[in-house]
Amino acid sequence: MSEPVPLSGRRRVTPEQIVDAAAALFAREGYHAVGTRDIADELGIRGASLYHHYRSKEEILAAICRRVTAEPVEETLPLLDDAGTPGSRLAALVRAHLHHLVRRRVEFLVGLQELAALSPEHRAEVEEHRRHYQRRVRDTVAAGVRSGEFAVDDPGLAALALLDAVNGTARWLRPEGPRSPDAVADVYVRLLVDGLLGRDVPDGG
Amino acid sequence: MSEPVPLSGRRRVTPEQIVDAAAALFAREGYHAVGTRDIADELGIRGASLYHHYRSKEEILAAICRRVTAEPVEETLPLLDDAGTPGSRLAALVRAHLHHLVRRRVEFLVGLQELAALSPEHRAEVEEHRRHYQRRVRDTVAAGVRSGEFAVDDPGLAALALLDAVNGTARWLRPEGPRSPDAVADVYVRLLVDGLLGRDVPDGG
DNA sequence: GTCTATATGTCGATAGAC
DNA sequence: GTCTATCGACATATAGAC
Repeated sequence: MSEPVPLSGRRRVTPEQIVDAAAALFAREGYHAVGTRDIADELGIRGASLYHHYRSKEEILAAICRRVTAEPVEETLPLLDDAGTPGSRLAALVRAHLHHLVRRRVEFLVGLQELAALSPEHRAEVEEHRRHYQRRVRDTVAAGVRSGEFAVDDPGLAALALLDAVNGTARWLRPEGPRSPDAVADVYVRLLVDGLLGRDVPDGG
Repeated sequence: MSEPVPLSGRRRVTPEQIVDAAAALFAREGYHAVGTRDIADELGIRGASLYHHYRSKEEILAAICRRVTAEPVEETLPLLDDAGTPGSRLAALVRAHLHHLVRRRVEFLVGLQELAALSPEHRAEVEEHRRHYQRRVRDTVAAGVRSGEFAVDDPGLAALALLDAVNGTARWLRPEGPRSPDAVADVYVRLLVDGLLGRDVPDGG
């Protein structure tokens, strides 16, 4: 993701390069289908050299997942505390979430699909971040219901619909593709955030 | 899924039982994390006996995927040809899709997550069905735009949002859970189908 | 910090008896 | 149609030289 991945030859690698290379492979082939030798090959080193930087293959996976659990909670979630209505704050979250998702696309795919491969400790950590994120979205929807901006019966279900749709973009949204993250965000906000609005409330849709 | 899975002792198994057992294991642990011996253990037979019914582990995976690619195309998609507006037909599709998804929940998860583990031939088959399904949904949205029922700029993107949200339910929607498939369908139709409506059109929302 | 060499285990799949 | 026995390949991880 960050630097051009080395193709061959003996090199000196950083932990970040290992995570970059492993994430791309795990996303494409699946964690268990990728061997430590595959990761090393991608970096132009021997398999044994990986163990100077990480104690196990699973630790590499955990490092990948951390990029898409800790980061969004720390960087994106604060947008829900900004000024504005619940609707405008959710719109800002969707936009930022999609930008982060595109930047960390392969890590996002790995984080969504390889939960089962994590150790119980690492899995618990990831799930805790995920639950936290989802709870904050749900609470923002609920706040909009209390203020009269939204009209929904089940804020938790609305949050699930929003997050599943947004996270689903990881499988097809690419920076070089025909749709920009902002264009996708506009449509998704209209459908999944504006769709929560009480229909009798003044609305520019 | 169908019969109570045998727990131990030597038994005689059917191909369907193998697919049921394998799907549950693949969904929980991932295809490559599950050995043929694990599947056999679950059925109370020896690993070698599986090869009387399937030529390889990958053939079992392909049989799982067939349940969630061929079946929806043949059973759910015809609802888009019924009478009614594009909106009412999409609503019927969402409802039927969610019922099928709950019935084949573990197979659905496997089909979504283990595409990369399929042989090129089997993967092409699955992707063809998937593209077909998505194209039909997109075309129905486009038909609603032409008739004036819907107001969206990018029917393909609307179809992606709808399908990603609906398919995302496979990760948390369970028959014994607090939310029924119909209850979820109602909310998702309101958000993702009614949300496509031109806001000036007479509408009971 | 990367290397060679290897320990140790498990994998998918097959052969052939019953 | 399931069994026992086993093959050859490959997995993660370690030891110790450089």
